[in-house]
Parts: sequence; C-alpha cells; structure tokens
Amino acid sequence: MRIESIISSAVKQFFVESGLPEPDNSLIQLQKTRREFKGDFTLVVFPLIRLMRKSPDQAGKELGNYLKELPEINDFNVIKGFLNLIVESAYWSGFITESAFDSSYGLAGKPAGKQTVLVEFSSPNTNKPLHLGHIRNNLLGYSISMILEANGKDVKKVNLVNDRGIHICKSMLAWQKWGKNKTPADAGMKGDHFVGDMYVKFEKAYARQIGEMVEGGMCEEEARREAPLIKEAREMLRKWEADDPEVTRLWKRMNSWVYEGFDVTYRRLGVSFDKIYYESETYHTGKAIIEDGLEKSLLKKKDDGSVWADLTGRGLDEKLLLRSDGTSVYITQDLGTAVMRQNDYKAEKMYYVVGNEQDYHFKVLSLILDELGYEWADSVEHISYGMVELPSGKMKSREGKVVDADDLIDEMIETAGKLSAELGKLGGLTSEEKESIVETIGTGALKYFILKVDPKKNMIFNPEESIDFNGNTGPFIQYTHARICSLLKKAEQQGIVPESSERPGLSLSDKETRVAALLHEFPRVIAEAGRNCSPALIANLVYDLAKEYNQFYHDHPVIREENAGLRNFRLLLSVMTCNVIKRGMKLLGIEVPEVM
RNA sequence: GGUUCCGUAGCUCAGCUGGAUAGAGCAACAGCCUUCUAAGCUGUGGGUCCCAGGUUCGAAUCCUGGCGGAAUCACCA
Repeated sequence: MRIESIISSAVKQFFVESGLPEPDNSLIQLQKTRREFKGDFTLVVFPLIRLMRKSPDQAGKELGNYLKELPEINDFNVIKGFLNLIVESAYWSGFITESAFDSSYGLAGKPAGKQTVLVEFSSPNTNKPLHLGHIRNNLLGYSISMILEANGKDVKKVNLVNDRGIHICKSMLAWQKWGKNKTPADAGMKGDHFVGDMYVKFEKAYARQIGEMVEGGMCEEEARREAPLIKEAREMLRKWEADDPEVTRLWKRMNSWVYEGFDVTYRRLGVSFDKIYYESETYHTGKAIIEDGLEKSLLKKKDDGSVWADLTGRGLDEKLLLRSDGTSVYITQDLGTAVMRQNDYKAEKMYYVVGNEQDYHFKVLSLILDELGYEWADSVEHISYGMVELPSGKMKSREGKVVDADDLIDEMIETAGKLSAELGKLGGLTSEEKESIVETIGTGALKYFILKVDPKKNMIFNPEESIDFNGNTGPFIQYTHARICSLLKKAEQQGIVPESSERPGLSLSDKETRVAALLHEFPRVIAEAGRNCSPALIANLVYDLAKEYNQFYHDHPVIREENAGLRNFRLLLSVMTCNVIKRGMKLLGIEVPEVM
C-alpha cells in the first residue's frame, strides 16, 4: 500500500480509538513537506483540531506519537500546527526495489468494458501551411491522447481537415491566374507552402482591388463585397458545391499537394492520427441533421429561408445553422462531424483540442446537440487552450506576422546541431546517428517549451531569444537521461548488475529520499494530468525529477560507492529515474536519446 | 456594451481541491571538471502575488467591487 493511504487510514484509526468522530477525507490533508523543514509528508492538523478539541501543537504531538508507531514512520516533528512525518528509509528503498523495473509503473490498468474516447486535434485549413499556433495544438492534442491512454482509455486520435470553403477557392483561383501551371515540385517547395503562397497572392491582389475601388469613391465594405476577384472566388465555390468537374479536379489536386506537405510536418512533430475526417464529407450530414431538426420543429426557419436554433431559453442567443441560400456555416459541419463520429465510435467522450477563441462555439455546439435530442450531447468536451503570442502581440497571417512551423523546426534542429558540435559531443557516431540525435534534441526543445506551459494560459514566444537548451528545458531532461544511460552502461561493463532484492538497513540521504519521493508521485501526476488534460503537469514533474537527480548524481557516487547495498540502491534509483523520465517524456511526445 | 478568461521576480513560467518564510529557469555576478557526460552542480542579488474590501485559525488561491489586458458575441472559419 502507498504511504499516503497508510497514513490517512492510521489517522482515522486514531480517531476511532480515541472515541472521537471519524474525520472524512477532506479533513485529512497530507502534502509534501516543504524543503526547509525536516520530513517527507506533512499532515495539516488545523482541520482536525475541531474534532479533537486540543491546541494545534498538542493535537500534532498526539497524532505524531500515534503515527510514529507505524513501521513506515521513523519520526516526526510539529511546527505551528504542521505535523511533519519522516518516512522510514526502508519504505523508500522497498518502493524503489519493487518498482525500478516495473514497465507499467504509473500506468492505470485498462478497466473492464470499453472506454473509447476521441481526441480531435490539429484541424488545419488547406489553404496555408502550419504555424506556431498549430504546433501548440498538435503537441497538446497528441500528448493529451497519450496521457489519456496512460489513464486506461482507449483513445482514438482524429483530425478534421477543413478542406472546403471560400479560402480554398482563393488559392485555387490564384493558381489558375498566376500559377503558370507549376507544381510544388517545379517550384522546389513543400506543397502546403506552395498553396499558401497562392493564397497570399490572392489576398494581395484582392486588397489592391479594394484599394482602387475605395479610391474611386466606393465605401470599403461594398468594395470588399464587389471586388471582381472575390466574385470570381465565390463563383468558384458555387461551382465546387455543384460538383463542377474541372473545379473539383483542381481542388483535389491542390489539396493533395497540401496533404503531402502536412504529412512531412506531422512526421517531424511526431504526431499521427487514427482517422481523418474531411469537412467536404461531413457537411452533408450536418445539413441533413438540420433538415431533420426542422421537421421535428426543434429548429425554426425564418422568412428568408435561413435556419436557426433558439437558445434564448438557455441564456444564449439564436444561432444561425443554415444561410438563407441553404449553404452551411461552420457549426453546421461540426454538428455533422459530431454525429458521424458518435456513429463511428460510440465514444464515452469526444474531446476537441481547439483554441480558447472558440469557447463560445463549443458551448453552443453541445447545447444544440442537446436541443436536437442527442443523449450524448454532454460527452462533447472542449479542451480549450490559450493563444501563442509574439512579443509584438497576436500572430496575424494577413500581416505576415507568423512563425512558420517548418522554419521553426529547422531552426531548432540547426541550433541543436551547432551546440552539439561546440560542446564536442557526439564524437565517434555515424552521421546518421548524429542527425537523428540532433533532431531529437531540437524537436525536444521545441516540444517541451510549448508543453510545459499550462494549456489554458496564453503564452508568449520570442523568436529572437528563441528557445534555451539549458535550465528548465527539454534538452536538460534529455541530457539527464543520456547521462544515466551512460552510467548504467558503465556499471554493466564493470559487471555491476542491479539486483531487485531487498537490502535492509540502508539509511538514505535527503537527496536520495527526494528523488525516490518524486518517482513515487509519478502515478498520481499521470492521473491528475488525465483529469485536467494537462501535459504541463507531467512536464513539471519530469523536470523536478531530472533536477533532483542531477543533484543526487553530483553529490553521491554510484558505481564507485563501496557499500554494496547502497550501491545497489543507487543503481536502482538511477534505473527507475531513467525509466520514469523516458516514460514521462513519451507522454509529452518527446524522445530521449541514450547519448548526447 | 454583454459574457468568458487572464494579471506572480527585469523576461518566460511553477505554485495540486485555501496551509508554514511565494518557487524554478533565463538574464547578471561569483565559484566547481586528473574522479560515473560541465547541455551539469553550488552560491549572491532580484517580489506591494494588479488595487481595495470581505470570508477564516490561515488567502497568490475563494467572494464582491475597481484597474489593466485578451477572446468572443458574424448569413467568417
């Protein structure tokens, strides 16, 4: 049994034996002892003194004396109403011995019965390449999927590609006009960038037309609506919806270029999907659902033919579902997608990793699903994350103020390569090995930088200062791992094999205890990260662990330790730290090299 | 204007359901490599936890009201 449970049931036992009312769990507050005090766990006695009718000091001492009788508790002290408990070294060494090689340590077992959950993330538009904002989305989505899996869920990662709409038509039109019939290969570009350039060309020409028309005396709003280019694009969209063969062919061709480009970026980010949905396929379902809702009088049609959901009874407004010309809007296809997915997977939860700018949208989405009578409406859960901003403010694609995903990844890997060379690392490796390690480090730095931040919060990314490779960073953690691997290899070469048998009578140092205590927390943190959908919690723990281990490593000999029992414990502690770092980083989608 | 979210060191961020003297990293400065990888370790300086009230044994954390910032409230996605 874990020490926390042992202590809290003993506390209850104390009350029972003293003839006092048994405190419920919320009153038994057990936390890690702060660094500056002696102890491993601290019981806050304030909540309990009401039941005991004693002073905090007195109550703490009585509880302390009682708990000290436990074989796992070595000693205690009471400071101002805080009961600090010192856990027996034997508990920690027993724990490490037991768990060091446990390959499922920290993972929740799969519960009986199907617990499928869906995680949607990425959700790109096919008119421009991925940027820093998408990186956060992809990394979060992938990591959360891994974390949910570690919590025993059967996770399906799904992507929803926005492959239709006026923005795609803009790129298509620009290509027809100015693309000179070139392919990305001709231009020597990634397909998504190539198509993105077409989109930019369109926007520039469109802006020029608007400018001219405004100069000619038209108001901007009208110019925006009446510019010849936008009319052409709209006409193209109309043709697309009418399945015009030529437009469809071009659409397919250009989208395929984009997908090739995305695939490269996804691969470099290490993300993947179990299924990809396309809006061009789901919006039909969306329309059908709305027609159905109309028939059942759950929705209403206005005189101009537009269809609305009335959410005024739920404290919100009316929401448009179909335009007066019968075409669908954003939420139409989301309704369709949700229903299709529910049919496909019968998931107990459908998570959507989407930026917090769409908080309102998802609130409305699940209300409308409920309004339409789907009993699974509340299984829709928006995992809302904050925006990535530049020091100068929000990224704006229109103003070219974006950090391109591919560029950023390139830069990170380049920096990792330079640094490795400078530090004289990676000597004696083949160039393939070097390349692979450098890529692991570069992408690891990027991923960790993004994921260590609480998803809910906006974050600032400074491209000039870029990302560190020292301190609280991915490479720091990777380095710690590589170092342990090297240590273990050396031990093996010297014929020192860690044994998983108890070596009683060890007395552990503070540093050893701290490392063990952090390892001990791993399962709890995985569970909490799952509940909160927060990779940052894992990142924080793994960082604390690496930092603590480095201190231990600095202060204590491992292989060179002469006491065989102690040496064995330190080796096991290293093995387990190595495993937990690796597994924790895996949950973040970050690989750890054995050499760096 | 309504709604929601945010405000912690010069900068980037931690701080779990309210708990002790609010912590890391970066940046600055000073140390530590004949000894298991120095992408490491140690030390110094750095704070009105936006402000004001309230709740209580105890508030960065909860409540109310301000101030500042962001998002959203589209027949855009």
